[in-house]
Amino acid sequence: MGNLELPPEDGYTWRKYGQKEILGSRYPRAYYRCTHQKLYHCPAKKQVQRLDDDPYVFEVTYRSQHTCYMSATAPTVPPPSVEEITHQTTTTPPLLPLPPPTSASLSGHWLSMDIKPKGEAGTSYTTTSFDIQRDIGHASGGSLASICNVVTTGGEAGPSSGRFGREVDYQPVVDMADAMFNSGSSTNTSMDIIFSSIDDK
DNA sequence: TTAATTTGACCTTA
DNA sequence: TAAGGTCAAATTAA
Repeated sequence: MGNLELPPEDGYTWRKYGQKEILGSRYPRAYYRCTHQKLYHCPAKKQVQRLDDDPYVFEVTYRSQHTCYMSATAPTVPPPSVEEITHQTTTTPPLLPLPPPTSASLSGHWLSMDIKPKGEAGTSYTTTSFDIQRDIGHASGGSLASICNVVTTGGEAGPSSGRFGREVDYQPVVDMADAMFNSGSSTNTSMDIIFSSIDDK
């Protein structure tokens, strides 16, 4: 986190296994899987893509849950019929990491949040997006915005066809929140706010 | 020496 | 058939 080249740290260790030019995107998409995939058969993956119109913004797509952190001794494998996708877009200002979430920094506000179903014929597709803007004052000569979009897609219900991404129901990855935003010992504030705000709606 | 990254090829799906 | 996703050998870094 904190520079232009790397996506924000999310508390997990990822191993890059591919990169691909995406049609219509100026920047390639990078593919990561959990470093412990082999050791724990952890299915977690993520895709990181920088947005065309704002290279400071990374769109991070998480696929599947980590199973490598659930237990220190015996990692568990979640039911195969449930996978999740979370799209998270996070600004990573150049050389300016986000400050630790303190009460002061969080005194800024979620400027907007909306949950908008994006139904399409034949598909159940729900987009949950919210923008976060956190004004950290003038410490760095201006405000620092952190924009976060969480997109939860719901594909047709039904048995898995062997490829992730469309064959299962997707649900918000609530319990992944800590991992995504609270790496290490930092306090668990960000996602709590996000989801409590959702509840408020 | 081991682990991670890069990158072209291959596979799958629409 | 094109595009997205994954594999795996080669390369690089620790």
